[in-house]
Amino acid sequence: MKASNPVYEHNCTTCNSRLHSVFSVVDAENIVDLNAHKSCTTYKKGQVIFSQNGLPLGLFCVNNGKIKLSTSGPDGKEQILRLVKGGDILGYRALISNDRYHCNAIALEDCSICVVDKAYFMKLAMENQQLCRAIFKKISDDLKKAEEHIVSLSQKNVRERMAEALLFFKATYGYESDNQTLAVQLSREEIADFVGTSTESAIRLLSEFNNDKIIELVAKKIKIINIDKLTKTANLLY
Amino acid sequence: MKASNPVYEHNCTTCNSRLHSVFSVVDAENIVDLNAHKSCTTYKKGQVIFSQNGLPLGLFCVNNGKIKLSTSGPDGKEQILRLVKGGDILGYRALISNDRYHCNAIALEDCSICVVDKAYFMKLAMENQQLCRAIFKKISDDLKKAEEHIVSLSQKNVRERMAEALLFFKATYGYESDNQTLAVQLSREEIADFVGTSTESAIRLLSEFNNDKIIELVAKKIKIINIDKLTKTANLLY
DNA sequence: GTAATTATATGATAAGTGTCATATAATTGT
DNA sequence: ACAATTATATGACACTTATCATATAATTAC
Repeated sequence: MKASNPVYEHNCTTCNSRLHSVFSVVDAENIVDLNAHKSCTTYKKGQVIFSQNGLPLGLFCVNNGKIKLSTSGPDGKEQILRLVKGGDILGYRALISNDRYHCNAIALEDCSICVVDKAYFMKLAMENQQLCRAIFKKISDDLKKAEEHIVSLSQKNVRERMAEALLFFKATYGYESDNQTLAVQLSREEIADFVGTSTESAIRLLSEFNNDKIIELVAKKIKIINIDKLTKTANLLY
Repeated sequence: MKASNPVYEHNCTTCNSRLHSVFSVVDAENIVDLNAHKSCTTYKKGQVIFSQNGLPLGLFCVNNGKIKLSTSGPDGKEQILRLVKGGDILGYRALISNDRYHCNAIALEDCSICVVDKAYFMKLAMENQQLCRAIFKKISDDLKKAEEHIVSLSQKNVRERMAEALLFFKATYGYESDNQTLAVQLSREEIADFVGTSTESAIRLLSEFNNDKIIELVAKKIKIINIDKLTKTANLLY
């Protein structure tokens, strides 16, 4: 039952996520302005934030919560393309290139997200060199990651890709307070949709890693207990 | 035997490739300036234009010629990530994000390429909103293509990907004057490095397409003789 | 022009992984 | 609280595709 989302107004001036975002480079005066051009919404786990082919009306700024960007392949299978967290901007690619969304953004957990007015953001980005560079850096990093994903899909087997994926989850979302448990909950199907394999193979490999004492499966969570072995298994380039 | 490359100075003002590039939006006055901040070089087929981990010293603008951007995977196998042609800019990702190159750029045929001074280009890009947007559009398109490549690698079999690759080569480089022959010469190995398969499988599939009268292999060239069947074989989403 | 190398071609085989089947555990809805 | 649904788990099997082997054609080098 989807009720309309509650709205909590955050203030950009005091927003901690902002300090870790592309807007960290913008000066105080403009931040007051930014605040006047945004509104804030929350999304429940599983809710769609935007979807494929939609037109961007603003820039999403993730206050907190985790989000997956995914797309549906030719036979209906999902592919997770990016993973997003607090401090990230969302839906910026379509916005800055005047395109439609080419993926779906779905909340992996309850999220609080602000939307900045499109025209205001574009003006700010074009006038503020630092912000402009920060956005270039952001999209550039996403392109680099995508191209690394291509190499991985093209040249590694499923076992290596699974290990790499776990390391990627760790790099993106980090650990919980125990310094072992991945701070993101993805279903086996979602993990498979990231790795590019079947759900069954994903389940099987996680079981194997569990047996091999590389990870530990506790309830729905994944603990990395031997990161060296995991790194070796990933067959990384560097 | 690599002799140093001959230098032909082209003039940006009259440059036809420029009109099809991100610099098409820049006004005449600035183009004169642009011309003063660039130099021109030619590269022979197979020559390395830049390589992985190198620092970008300028922006490459391809006058004419075709170039592959590729990277070496964990076991030394190449992966072709992008294909570049006249009118394209090259090495821009590392430049605008202040990063090192993460792929190698290698000439697929003899090329004529200009290099624009880094500082001048960055200044121009930051001051000229139209140019800035054109670059955003360019990197955004590259990201979109990369993410489509991810879906393809993740969810399609080799036969579908091969068909898709041939359509991609056609979309990128078009046909020769006969309106059938792909206007790019890639070795079977290079095609495999794009598709993400073994050279043998690439050869086999092209032979099959040839037998199925989808394509025709003439000397080193590939003719598309049944594009409908090729499109169906590619199992495209749209 | 001939030898050496590289590219293309094709067959046989084996490994990897997807699919289908079935079972159990966990979650959700009423 | 219980039934229904969904998620996780695991086995058996088949199919795709990589690898190895070998052959021929095309380039390149001398």
